Amino acid sequence: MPACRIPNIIGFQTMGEAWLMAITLDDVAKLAGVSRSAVSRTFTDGASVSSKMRRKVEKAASELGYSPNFLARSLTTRRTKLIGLVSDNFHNPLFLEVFDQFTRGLQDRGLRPLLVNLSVETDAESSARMLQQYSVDGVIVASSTLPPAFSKTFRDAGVPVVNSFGRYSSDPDMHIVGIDNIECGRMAAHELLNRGYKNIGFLGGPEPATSTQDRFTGFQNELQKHPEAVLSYSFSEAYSFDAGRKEMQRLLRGASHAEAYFCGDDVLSIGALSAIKEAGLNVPSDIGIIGLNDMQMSGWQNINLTTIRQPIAQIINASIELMVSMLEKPDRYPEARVFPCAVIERGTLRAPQEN
Amino acid sequence: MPACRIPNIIGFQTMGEAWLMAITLDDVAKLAGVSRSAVSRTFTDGASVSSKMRRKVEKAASELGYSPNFLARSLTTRRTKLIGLVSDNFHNPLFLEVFDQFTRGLQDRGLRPLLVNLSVETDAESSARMLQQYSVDGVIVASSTLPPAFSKTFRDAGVPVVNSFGRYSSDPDMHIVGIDNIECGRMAAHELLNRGYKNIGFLGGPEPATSTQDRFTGFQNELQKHPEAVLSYSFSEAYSFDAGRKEMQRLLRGASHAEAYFCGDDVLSIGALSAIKEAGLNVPSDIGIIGLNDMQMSGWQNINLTTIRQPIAQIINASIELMVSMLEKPDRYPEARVFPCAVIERGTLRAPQEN
DNA sequence: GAAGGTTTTGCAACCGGTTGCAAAAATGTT
DNA sequence: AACATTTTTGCAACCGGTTGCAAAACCTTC
Repeated sequence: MPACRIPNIIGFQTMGEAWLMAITLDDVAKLAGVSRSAVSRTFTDGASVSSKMRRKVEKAASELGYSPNFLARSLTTRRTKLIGLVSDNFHNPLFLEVFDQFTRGLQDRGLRPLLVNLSVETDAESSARMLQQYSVDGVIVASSTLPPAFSKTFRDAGVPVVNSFGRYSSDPDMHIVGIDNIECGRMAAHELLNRGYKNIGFLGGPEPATSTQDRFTGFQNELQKHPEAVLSYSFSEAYSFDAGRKEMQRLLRGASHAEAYFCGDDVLSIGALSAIKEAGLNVPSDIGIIGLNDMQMSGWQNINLTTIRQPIAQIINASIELMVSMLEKPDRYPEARVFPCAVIERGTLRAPQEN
Repeated sequence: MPACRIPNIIGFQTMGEAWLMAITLDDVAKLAGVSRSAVSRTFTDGASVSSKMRRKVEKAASELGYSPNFLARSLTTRRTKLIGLVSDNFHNPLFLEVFDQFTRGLQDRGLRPLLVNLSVETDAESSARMLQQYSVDGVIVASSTLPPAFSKTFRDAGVPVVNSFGRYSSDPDMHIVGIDNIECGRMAAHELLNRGYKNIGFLGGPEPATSTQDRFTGFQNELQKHPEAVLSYSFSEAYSFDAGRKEMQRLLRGASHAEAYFCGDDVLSIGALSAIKEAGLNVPSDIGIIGLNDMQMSGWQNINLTTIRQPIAQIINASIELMVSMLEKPDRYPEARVFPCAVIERGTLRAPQEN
């Protein structure tokens, strides 16, 4: 029995092995000479205990180094304070910021993120079942690419769910917080037109993703108002550097490329920028690029990407807020929270033209 | 009681509210007309049940959509399959890869990562207590900057812990997996000397971090063998782009800067590269840079950083492996696993000199 | 078909907590 | 001091599972 294993061994022997036993409620009750309920009550807030009792119990508890077992507690309270944090964006640098803020925000509210990495093969059903088996209080689905049906799996399993970075809908059937991708597309188009670009390209993320579709729709709509503008478009395989680079290389090999591109995402944009530079062309003099997200890296001076900022801090705060309110009121009416995006001007688009 | 809330409502009424009740063992037992233990046994592998019984139970279970509650189970089995994944590196892009691989690796083994974001203010004790309250089976501390004492808090609380990306020690007092930072420092110095650089700089990460210290030690040692070489050194405030950029700006403003720098980390290197470019200097013709980590971004064509690869996949696999083996044998002898690093040649150092 | 061995099953206690209820103690009122 | 009221406390049942043990059921074998 190594000495380092103090403080608390109420050791018991099995197969010649000493095990570290956790201190339980009973141990404290015994030491303090009070009932189990008394101990329980001093550790659940809102319960009635006299100050004498509380002192006695707390003394015994601290002497033994006791702290209550949350999981055992959850059995009767039906609250684990565990929140499933589900995502499939483990390759987009933006999501490190997202995870950072989610974990911090949840922790600040006494909630614990159970992280689920949804790789392609893992199916919705099994993740949902697993999260149910762990009795999570709720699930936050943080992804702009997962189909809406995914979140519904959780909802149908009776678990409060908020869909973060999901598709905006005017008639949401579950909590959803994010941006209006159609509006973003429009904004990007407007920005490009405003700077006098005529031959304009849309370099989207994965075609099936709703975020890609919506951005394209908005982009198209805006361009249609300007008959002088020429639209070309294509999609990349993923929201990744390589995909963006590859697609831009393909475009540059073609007969003629656009004067400026709206890329589906910053990391895609950075890939495209790399391809442009490799081809010996300059940004913004030869080709303009506008991205979307404004991840930290985009502001780095050697990247300096003009982009549309997605207010992730607000999205995350709102998501957590909605989750917390759902925990209190599970049948809360589904709500969509949409945050406005804004163009962040840096160095990859030419200056606005006077015309 | 909304229709979407099927499949399973054994509804009960409270304050006029319908609640979704989880299906329990008892429900299944009742429906199948068998004992509770029978149901329990069909769902715990290694238990003896006749095939008849199993069929009966499984039929009833699937009819009700039952799956066992892991947390209740954990009360008697003393296994939650929850693993605390603790880190303070939520700003280094490398760690997105780290989280991706950790979560996937743990999931593949049926373990669940409970993510803990250790911001500066949160203290070790309280995180340790919290993880204990959730009865995690083990804790993986993934950080190259946290002091070793931190991991010891968990160990002293009786929780199996492996320190990933931690400081190598020839006499480890807990499981530790990572690289030999002294050797890395040496390797960097050797590489720079080999390329004929004479005036050589060490641009370290945060000075107090053991990883910084060790890299510096190795770097220094190697340089001492070459009296013709001149060493200068400084430290940045953090492993971040901004810190690297700022420090390099400071160096460039100085009377004379080194011909080549070993930066404590890739993201630091990228910041330094940015500063160099902004100053109108070229890499590698004016200044050489070698980083450490080889995160994905370093291979991007527009960054193309020569660096020392830290084999994160192997480190993570080994960490998980050690954790799994500790779960089976908690008093396993502490072990240090050290993986070799290798120089990845790209475009930020000049070619080796023949001399 | 009975004896003997093996497997399957159910009972009941337990894991570490919480909580409704009634008894006990403390407090207030006259 | 006697009584009514409020607060505090302990008992015992419960949350949703697991498991040691003994009884029951099933196989062999003679």
